[in-house]
Amino acid sequence: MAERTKARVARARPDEEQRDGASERLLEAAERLFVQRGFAATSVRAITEAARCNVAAVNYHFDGKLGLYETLFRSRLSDLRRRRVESVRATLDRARGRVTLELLLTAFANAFLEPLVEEGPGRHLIGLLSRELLDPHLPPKLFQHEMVEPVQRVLSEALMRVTPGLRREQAVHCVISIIGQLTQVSFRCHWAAAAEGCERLRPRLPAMVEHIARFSAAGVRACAKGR
Amino acid sequence: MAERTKARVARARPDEEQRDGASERLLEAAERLFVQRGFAATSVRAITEAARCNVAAVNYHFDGKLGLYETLFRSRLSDLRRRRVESVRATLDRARGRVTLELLLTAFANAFLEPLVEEGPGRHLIGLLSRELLDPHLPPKLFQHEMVEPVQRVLSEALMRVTPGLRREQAVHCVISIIGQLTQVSFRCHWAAAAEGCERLRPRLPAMVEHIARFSAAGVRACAKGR
DNA sequence: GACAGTATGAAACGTCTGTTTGACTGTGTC
DNA sequence: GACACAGTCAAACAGACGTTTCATACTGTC
Repeated sequence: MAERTKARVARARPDEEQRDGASERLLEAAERLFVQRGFAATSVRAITEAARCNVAAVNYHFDGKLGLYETLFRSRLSDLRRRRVESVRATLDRARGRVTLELLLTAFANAFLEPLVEEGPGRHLIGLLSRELLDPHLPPKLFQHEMVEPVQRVLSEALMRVTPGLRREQAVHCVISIIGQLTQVSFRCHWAAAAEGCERLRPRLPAMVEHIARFSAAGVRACAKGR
Repeated sequence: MAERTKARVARARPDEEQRDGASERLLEAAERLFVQRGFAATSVRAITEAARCNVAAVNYHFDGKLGLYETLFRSRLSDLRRRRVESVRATLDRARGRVTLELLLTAFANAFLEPLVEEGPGRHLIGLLSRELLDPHLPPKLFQHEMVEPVQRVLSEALMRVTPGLRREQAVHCVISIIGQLTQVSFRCHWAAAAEGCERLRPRLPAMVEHIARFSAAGVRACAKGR
């Protein structure tokens, strides 16, 4: 039964590209609802109602509620990872040898926050990620392998390249500090949006990015000088 | 019906202090299960089974599942706030005029992390707090008023007292940076504990506290010097 | 036209949920 | 003894849940 479904998902009608099919409508509706309410609190009936199709469609196209969730989650997760990793690589490449800590941190902070906070398909995705970490429905090491480790590796090595004297262990600690600050800001935007509409918070975002870059650059340098 | 229940909860048997009554067993079992699985994923039947009493007891003593949850949550929340606020006040009082940023931040970091990470009734409480923020079941501004604002006010004013030239807006940004780092560490301990037992992470905790104090002290000073 | 395969639909299935009911104890009061 | 009340219990309630079944269209192939 699983094979049957995989074949179905992989297949696409040759003639009309299957646009506006129930499958696409389900993905869109499910993303919106999963992000808003989480996996457990979103019922299959709510999704199919929003997608204007029958309850059975979820099992037909995605082999159940969990399959729909996994399809969405993996796609969004690799999007986010790519943006974060690329922001570091691009900054290192663009200004070879002339990269400052502030430049690197500003680029990473923007790449981290933009998809979570600005308009677009990843808006408020922070809620989905956090919920999945608190109540895992997918393989437990998926997030670790697909997001935490790659980003941590790339950013910590970039910090070491830009900061003379920074040891690997210190760099990893600094990455935790930086990610922690950015996650906190994402959360606060998420709460503010739920409470009163994110519009009031958005203008302050560039100021927060500047603060985090300044704060963290000083922190990283202090760690390197420490010993 | 609500009045009837309030009267019951407030009442205590004069003779034997009601120890080991169903009410206490329910609170203990519920805390353990709510922390582990969250509110929605914890069934009343699971709680009453763990507390070795009848399902109806939850409605009899606490006016329902939500009442039990609220009783627990408010109690733990004010515990945590008290510890955080007191750590700042105690440090300022103990070393009047001779308080360093590092001293203040180390004390706050320890007060923040200890109840969430060490053994005791608040262990892994970070999961309960995060879940409540993501999927609120209680008045939405409860967490804001009972935790965020008091801690933010006390810590930001302490930072300004200890750091000449730090403006109020900068201090608030620094508080967000500090809380963000500490929350991130709490989360990582929480995940590590779920994955493999927290024992492997505990020894590194003092090192993380030292890192956060050093990193953040430099960050705060950089913000003050910035303009 | 016959057939196979894809897609959609209404209805039902079995299970789990929080809550309620009514009966049954034990205790203290008059 | 009669009564009131707190506490506990098994049983049942009504509703929501994810999934399954079976019937029905549509589409391209022979």
